[in-house]
Amino acid sequence: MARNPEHTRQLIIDKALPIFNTKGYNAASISDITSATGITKGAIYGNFKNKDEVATAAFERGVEIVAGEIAKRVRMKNTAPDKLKAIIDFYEEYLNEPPIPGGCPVLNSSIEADDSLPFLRSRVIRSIALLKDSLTKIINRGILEGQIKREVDAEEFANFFYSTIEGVISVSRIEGDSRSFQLVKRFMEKQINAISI
Amino acid sequence: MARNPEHTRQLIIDKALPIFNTKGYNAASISDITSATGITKGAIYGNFKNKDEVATAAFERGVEIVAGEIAKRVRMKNTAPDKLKAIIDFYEEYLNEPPIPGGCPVLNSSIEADDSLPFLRSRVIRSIALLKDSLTKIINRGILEGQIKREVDAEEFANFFYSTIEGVISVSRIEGDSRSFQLVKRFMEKQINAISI
DNA sequence: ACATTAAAATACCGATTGGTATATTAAGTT
DNA sequence: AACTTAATATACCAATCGGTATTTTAATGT
Repeated sequence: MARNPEHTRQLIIDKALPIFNTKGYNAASISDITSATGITKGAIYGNFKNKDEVATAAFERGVEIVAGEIAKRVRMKNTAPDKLKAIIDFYEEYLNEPPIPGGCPVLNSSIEADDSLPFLRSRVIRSIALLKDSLTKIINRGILEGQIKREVDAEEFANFFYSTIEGVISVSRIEGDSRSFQLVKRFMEKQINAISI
Repeated sequence: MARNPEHTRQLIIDKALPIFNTKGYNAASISDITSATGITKGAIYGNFKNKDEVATAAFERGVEIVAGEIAKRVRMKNTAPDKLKAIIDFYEEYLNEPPIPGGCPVLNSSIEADDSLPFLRSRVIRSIALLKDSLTKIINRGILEGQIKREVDAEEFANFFYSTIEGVISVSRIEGDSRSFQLVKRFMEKQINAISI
């Protein structure tokens, strides 16, 4: 062995993530990554088989960051309604001070990978399933603990919640303004209150 | 004059639209368009200044198609709740038999143009504003005509409606399945009923 | 200290990109 | 029918792309 391959690999992933997330897979070039890392093409292709694998690793890292931040916020709250509101707050913060430049990597990759980028598709699907599943669990546990009304369809609400968040993130980002987010946030909080006991 | 420049221009736009919409701006190449049209590069650059202008024209055409279809469905219904439900039905149809391959051009361009493609950004913003505005007008008119409850915030509901539709379209498309759409559709219809008189 | 070995740097490859300059073609105009 | 002109086709350009083969460098085992 020589140097520090683990560190090199992580550096590539960390620098590639915001590049892929802002420019998209096709517009992001290997030389963008060499510029950002100060590392040469040889090192990149020594650690990754090809561009697809770099993009894949970057995507997984992006999901890890987002899911990790959400899990942290959720853990800090005790009831299902508060947990859901905390997730909304997280995405609001995301707009102002994005932990990953370029918006939500799940949403971005979802748009880019639906027709092309087959190597990413299944990973995007799995990430969405994971996020929706954790929402469903929060709601179902809220029902069990008497914080959410019994008649609520957890999966339906989770799907509404997730779709609306992703939709409004995309709208607010292109508008470059948080006004739409504020309106939708208000609506979502009303919905959360409506299903709360 | 020679041949039929209007026809040529329209042919380029019509063939370029699904290409840009499925592959995205960067992955779509000029030679993709020459292949699809059977027309040469010379004709394309004779009718358009550069690739950006082709993409712009294609985007505007895409919005025209989507907005036109929505307007048609809306005109066929008489009450605000029915109009809103008809829009949901339109997007449901959109998933199964897309009038434009590759999903919603507004959503796709919104993701692609938020950080790069500055020449598209303002057009995307305008299109979203247009769509949300027509939703707001439907709701406000519904209030005036006694179909929608007076206390409803039209703009808030329009923003929820639009964000949720775009979000669930993106989710359902990547999942390649209409289950999520069905769930969210049910939720949205409940919401429409809840604000209806 | 030296050999070994793996990591990283360099140099290079064919293919493709957006774009342009030039040539050709087809349709009015007279 | 010859001329003009605009539209389209062809040929070409430098730049960049992802990827690879080769060389150099640095750390380890002995």
